[in-house]
Amino acid sequence: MSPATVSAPNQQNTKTRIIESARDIYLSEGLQSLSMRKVAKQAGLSTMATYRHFENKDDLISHVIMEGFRIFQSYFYKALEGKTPAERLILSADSYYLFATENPKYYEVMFMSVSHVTATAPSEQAQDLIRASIQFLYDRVAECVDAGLLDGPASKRQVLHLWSHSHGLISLYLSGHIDGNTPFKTLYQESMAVMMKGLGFKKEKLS
Amino acid sequence: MSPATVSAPNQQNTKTRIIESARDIYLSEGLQSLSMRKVAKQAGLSTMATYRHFENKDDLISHVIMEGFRIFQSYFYKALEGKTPAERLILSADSYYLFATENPKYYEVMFMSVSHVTATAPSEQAQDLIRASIQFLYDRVAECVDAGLLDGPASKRQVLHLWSHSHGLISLYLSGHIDGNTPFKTLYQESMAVMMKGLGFKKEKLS
Amino acid sequence: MSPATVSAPNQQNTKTRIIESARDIYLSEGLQSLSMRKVAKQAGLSTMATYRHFENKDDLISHVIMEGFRIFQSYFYKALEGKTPAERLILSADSYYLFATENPKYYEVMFMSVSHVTATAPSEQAQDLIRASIQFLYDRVAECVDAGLLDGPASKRQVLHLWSHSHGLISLYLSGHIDGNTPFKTLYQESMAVMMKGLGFKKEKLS
Amino acid sequence: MSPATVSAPNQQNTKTRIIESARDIYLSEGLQSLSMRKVAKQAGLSTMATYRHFENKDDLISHVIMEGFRIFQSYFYKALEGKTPAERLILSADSYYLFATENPKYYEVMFMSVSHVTATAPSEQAQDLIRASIQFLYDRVAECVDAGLLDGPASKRQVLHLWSHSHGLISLYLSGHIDGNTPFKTLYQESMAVMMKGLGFKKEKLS
DNA sequence: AATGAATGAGTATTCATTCAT
DNA sequence: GATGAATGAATACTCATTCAT
Repeated sequence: MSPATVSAPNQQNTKTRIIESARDIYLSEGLQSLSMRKVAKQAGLSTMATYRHFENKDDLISHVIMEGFRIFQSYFYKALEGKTPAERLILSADSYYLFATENPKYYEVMFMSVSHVTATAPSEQAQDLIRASIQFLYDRVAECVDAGLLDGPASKRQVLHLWSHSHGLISLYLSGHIDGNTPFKTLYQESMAVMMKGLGFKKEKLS
Repeated sequence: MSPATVSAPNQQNTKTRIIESARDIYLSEGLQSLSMRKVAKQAGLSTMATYRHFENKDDLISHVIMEGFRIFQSYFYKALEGKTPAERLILSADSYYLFATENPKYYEVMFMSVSHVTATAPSEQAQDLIRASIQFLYDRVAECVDAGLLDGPASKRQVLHLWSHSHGLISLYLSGHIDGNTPFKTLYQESMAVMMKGLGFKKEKLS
Repeated sequence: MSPATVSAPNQQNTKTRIIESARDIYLSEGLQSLSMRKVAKQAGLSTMATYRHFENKDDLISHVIMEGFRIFQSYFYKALEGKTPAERLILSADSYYLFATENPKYYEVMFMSVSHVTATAPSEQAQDLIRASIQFLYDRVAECVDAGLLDGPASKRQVLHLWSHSHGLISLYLSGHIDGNTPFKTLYQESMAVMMKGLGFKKEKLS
Repeated sequence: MSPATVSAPNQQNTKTRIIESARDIYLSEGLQSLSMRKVAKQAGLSTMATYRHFENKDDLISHVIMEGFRIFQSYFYKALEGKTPAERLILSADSYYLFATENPKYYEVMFMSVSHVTATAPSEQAQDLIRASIQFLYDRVAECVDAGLLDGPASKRQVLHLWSHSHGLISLYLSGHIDGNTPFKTLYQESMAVMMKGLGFKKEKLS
């Protein structure tokens, strides 16, 4: 609303528009068939205009992925609204599920890609964001241990047990390896409950 | 030089050679940079010769993947050498681990790929082979239930619990999301033990 | 005329046609603005057809340059028709002049380019051909020394004296540094005579 | 910080800075990879700022070349420090050699380029500077003739004999056609001596 | 005096595939 | 059973330059 805002016109707009176009293409057709041409076309720009805003394809893609992480985190932090440690832990698992199923393509690149498939080596930034998420889960586990709901002591390994299981379910689902007799949501929650039982979880009720 | 060699052309030979070339390229350079040209060149054939044997690129790739499944099964069936149901179940998990870590590229396409990465929707044949593997695991679970080592009744869902966890660990590992403080093998076995505890597994000893 | 010749149709034709197109463009517009597209277009082919016949741009260019050397040599060998050593030496200088002025663009890339201007590092093959030409001149000098027409002993250095002078005249001429009051041919022959006088040449008459 | 610095904008400064950036890039990477973008970047300006100071790329390049001529002349005029006509003539040849070997990139564009390499037809200004240099050499020759050291009468043609030979040696050297058994400096001086002998030069001693 | 946005033409090259032989 | 010729679409990216500000 300041004059400055007025005088700098659609610069930010354009950049955002490009990211959004890239994101859309990438979400609907996959990373593989995302090209600078397509992106520019969809954004209503010349191919080369995109190069004004992003150094190169990798740069653009990493912006798109960052967007994915931003969304991911917004799901996660909703889990903090739970009122007890147990609830927050379970909500975290649910949030993870929700993010994955509502943003399958994002999930795919963020967690299911293998380096040379992506061609884009996971950036430092992305790594940091993943670490942050692991820390987030660690906090959830730790407060459950403190509350006597999980066998202690809290460890990154416990996080890994949980994450792996969640990721295993989701990625098998997303790659079509789980047939649809039971709703996946039910399956997911039930399977996570089994996992948590293995971890000595005391609370019986699942969301 | 034998008449047989002369009269029976190397049709089958050639086809096999093409698959092997494709497999080698794919295993060493990844699916992304596997092209019909390269395959043909490596097989010592003209590019077009491959089209005599395979409808198109996807057809060729799916043959390569089938080869992966054959290898996969050979790992699995070794688990049958275990002497007790518990041992056979645990060996199955270990076999799965072994296949994945010794054939990461195969594991990747077979279980970690998403539709548009392959462009090849998983073929009927592949689906059948996966179903067979699930059945294999189901048998392992069922004999453990019969032996009173697992909470009954045996179900495909129990298989899924196990598979998901195994797959989750392995795929996070293969995509570089697990840092290497602990040897992955230890981690894997430990984590699988936690999972099996959740399933009510009675046998304490892990291979 | 053999059946074989008949059945292999315009394969060689096409390759030749591409080289000729490349040569023409390059002779008229220079190496700098020779592109695969232009070449293909001029040859009446799709851009990619050229890649069937040449590995890449450099490959094509080096074929063009080789063509230049072939022409160059045909000029040189005409000098062997001279009846005496002196005549053959002088005819060599004249041949060099003729090649350069009748094929200035070829001369340019063959002798006036600097590595990074060409981008195409002078190929082994080209180097060999230049060496052959130097040897040719050496033979001319040597037979004049034997005939007592030049101060001995014959040496590569004497060749260099001659070549440098010839090249200096020609390249200054081709790059427009010599204004046209006197016909260049006269100038060239006169200047070469001065050079040869410096080398102790006995024969007075120049072509 | 002085008032002058503040009030007089750095227009001239900026222009100079651009030329210097262009020169640096050109000297280190060659004419081919000199682009307006790179120049502007290196000068710490926006790409378009350069267009404020130079009509277009060719204009900028020709300014860079002018800089080369300025340097060239500074080498030449050092030859005037010689104490006798003969010495001054020989020093001129040496200066030419020195300029070329110490500033090969400059030598290249100034004397070895062919029209379409530069795209910039040698500017009027450049032509003038070359003419001045020829006159300079003419003066050297003339004073030698006056001193009875060279066959008279002095002529532009004699200058051309000398210049051509010098240029021939240098350009063959710079384009890599002279292999390095003998130090080029020795070769150059020796070869120039041969040339001057052809011109009837009386003085034996060479610098 | 300088900037940022955007353009359009151009670059080499890779690829899967069709067709005639 | 295999080959060679050719195609057309696609790819990322570079560059000089115009325009509005």
